[in-house]
Amino acid sequence: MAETVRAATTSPPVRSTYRHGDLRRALLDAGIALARDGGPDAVVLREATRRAGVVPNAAYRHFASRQELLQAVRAAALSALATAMESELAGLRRRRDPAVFARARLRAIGSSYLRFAQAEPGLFRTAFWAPEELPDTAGPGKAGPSGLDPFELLGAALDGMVEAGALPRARRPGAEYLAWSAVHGLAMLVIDGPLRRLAPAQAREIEQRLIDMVEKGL
Amino acid sequence: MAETVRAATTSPPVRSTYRHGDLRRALLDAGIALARDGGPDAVVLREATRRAGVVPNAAYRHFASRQELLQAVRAAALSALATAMESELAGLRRRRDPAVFARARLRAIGSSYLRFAQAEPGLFRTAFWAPEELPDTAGPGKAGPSGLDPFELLGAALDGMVEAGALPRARRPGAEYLAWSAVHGLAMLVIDGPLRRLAPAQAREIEQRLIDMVEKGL
DNA sequence: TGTACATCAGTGAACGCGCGTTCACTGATGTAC
DNA sequence: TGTACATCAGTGAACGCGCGTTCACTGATGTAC
Repeated sequence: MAETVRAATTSPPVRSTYRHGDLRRALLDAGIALARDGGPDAVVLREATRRAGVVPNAAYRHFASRQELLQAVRAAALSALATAMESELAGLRRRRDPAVFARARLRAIGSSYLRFAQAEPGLFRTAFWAPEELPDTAGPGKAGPSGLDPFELLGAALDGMVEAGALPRARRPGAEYLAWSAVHGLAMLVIDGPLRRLAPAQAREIEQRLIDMVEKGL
Repeated sequence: MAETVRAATTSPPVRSTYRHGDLRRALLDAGIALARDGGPDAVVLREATRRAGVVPNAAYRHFASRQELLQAVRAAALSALATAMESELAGLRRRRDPAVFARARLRAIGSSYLRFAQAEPGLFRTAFWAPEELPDTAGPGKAGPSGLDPFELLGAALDGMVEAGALPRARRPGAEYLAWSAVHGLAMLVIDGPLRRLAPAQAREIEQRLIDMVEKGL
């Protein structure tokens, strides 16, 4: 009976078949879960295999190293962010004035980014954690449904502003770096900086003021 | 002879006296050096003792745990940043128009911050690394010569702008979060984000544009 | 000025831990005939 | 439809590593008399 209970409660190690089915996916999911609460350092190969109910070295059939698993998790985190951003954009209602709409789009980019950072700090930190050894080649899987990654989504919103006449064309080059800096910096402040313990409502207010600043200062 | 050479080259482990002299200081310095190239994770207690030429557990006479050493290193990093910022401020020449001067002060805050981040990325990351377990009480040693920490220096510059009439008083509250976000975000982009490989000159240009944006948007 | 003693900084040895990774294997699956 | 065989996903056992931390110690220093 104790056996049955244990089998019921410790879910992962139980497996009827010799083959796993989709171990790569299972390891990736476990890695994502680890990153979710613990950030990049928490993505531990052995723990991922444990959760997948498999012996440690089995991971090497699917990932060449821990580093490679971590990269895959990182791509998934970026993709999740892109998806969150796109779904916010999709919920935007069209406006008569294209400049107003373009600005709303930029605001949506910023606020969805910040919301994701607060809702998923572990994934967020994993997405933007940069291992110095590895090349920063844009890998697959970083993008959302539309095929754009978060940075590209921001770029597209800025392009939209230029087209709508809400941003002088001369100011467009490099503008994504300015906008990204502001929003990303606030995200850092909020997820593990001095604003960590801020009430959500106050966070929202600062968010809005920051986005105002960007809009006005750009 | 080989002995002599070895004694000459492997500097730290050689010590004539039984007592060390100032082991706490030596461990802290070693910790700072480790943080300097490698960030917070590189601050490893055993390595610090190795560099101090002392047996691993000797560290426990001066720090209760690795965590405590790391906190001390972090405070030192913050203090180094504050000092860098203050020395830039000190080099500022006075202007006739107090508003112009106040703005120059804010710009100096921003650019010294960014310069430090680029010159000492390891220390910078250590300074702003936040362990979730520990309380974020402002400890001693985080401040520069003037007694203000980096965040307080920014606050003081913003106060100066209000006094000089360069910033409406109504916009003052919370303004440090907006300014800090922008500058900190750019620092992250530059030290290990997409702008990592930017030439210094181009980095300077983006810096200036960012600070323009803050000034205008605030 | 000299001696006895308490203090406590650094030693020596060891611990348990969990990690990433390698090796030779076994047994389920899919394919060719 | 049935059998032989190659493939290769997951196993079992082990490795070396460096880490933080604990224990009982030793020997230099400073203080009290």
